[in-house]
Amino acid sequence: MTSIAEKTVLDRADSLCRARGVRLTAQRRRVLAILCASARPLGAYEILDAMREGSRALAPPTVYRALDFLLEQGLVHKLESLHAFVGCNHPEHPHSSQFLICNSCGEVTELEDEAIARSLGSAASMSGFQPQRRVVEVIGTCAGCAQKGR
Amino acid sequence: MTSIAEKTVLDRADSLCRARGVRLTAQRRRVLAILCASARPLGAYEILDAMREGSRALAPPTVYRALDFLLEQGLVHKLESLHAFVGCNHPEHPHSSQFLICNSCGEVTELEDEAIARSLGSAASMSGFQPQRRVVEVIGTCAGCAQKGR
DNA sequence: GTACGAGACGTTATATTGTATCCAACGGCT
DNA sequence: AGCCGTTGGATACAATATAACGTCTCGTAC
Repeated sequence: MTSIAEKTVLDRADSLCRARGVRLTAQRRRVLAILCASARPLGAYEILDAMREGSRALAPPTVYRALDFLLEQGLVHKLESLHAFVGCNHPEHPHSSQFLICNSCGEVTELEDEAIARSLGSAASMSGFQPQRRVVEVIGTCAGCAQKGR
Repeated sequence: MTSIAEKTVLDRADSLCRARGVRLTAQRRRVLAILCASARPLGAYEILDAMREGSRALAPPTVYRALDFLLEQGLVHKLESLHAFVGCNHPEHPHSSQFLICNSCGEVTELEDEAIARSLGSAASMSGFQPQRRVVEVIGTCAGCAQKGR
């Protein structure tokens, strides 16, 4: 199932990479497509399984290398608390997002909240700390699941 | 080396657990002591190695079970981005802390910043999300290492 | 004091996640 | 064509975490 939204994400990834002078190869594009097509975050080995379908066998390093590239380019994010990966909603500008992770239905929402970013930044600078990477994940119950009483 | 500070942490853990009607057994106390004695976060297998010294061999589940208990009681925290654990500075009240992790010297600072907690909370409630656990880790360069030009 | 039950622990095996290494294939360049 | 840097294939392995099951221990009730 290739939705229109997914297609534009891939197209945008193409132009982004061209503009940056890096190569979105077939393998990398494939990993990104799999992540974008999934409603949920996927583990590296789930991606591996998805890539194996209909094609020859692949090994873990293939997926991890593609993921490393996509992470560097900001095209995907890693959810540390899940050991899983998601496609990014808005890869054009560098950003540090936050994630709401429902442990009932598995849904993940990517936020880009200025207030959180600011409070994190000022807490860091008060300590003289220079941030490079931010991991902000809130695990809990999403609105839908809360209503259903789960 | 058993510092005074470490001793009071263990003593406070004892009384906390007694007050809560849960058992801080010898194994659990040992894991907590090892974590508190360490200047850095420790992986589960590092704790396991430390516990093996001078005593009989232990298996991973022993350590993971002790860690699960200590996490539940808020006596230790898990650093998801490092797959490692640290003793908590102030276990008396339930809290969601934030961590500054220096990737040069490995030092970890636990913060309890109200502004961050508030901004996270309001972002979650705007989405109708009910938080249960918060993972906030900022990876970067600490003040000391930044000065040394690392 | 003894029997019971829940929780804690020991032990083995295994699942899951992630890397090191080395070599082959490809692509752009001169 | 020949060179060289990047990408990918393949094997092996390291690191992190859990399942399953039996045994022991401790508090409690009788």
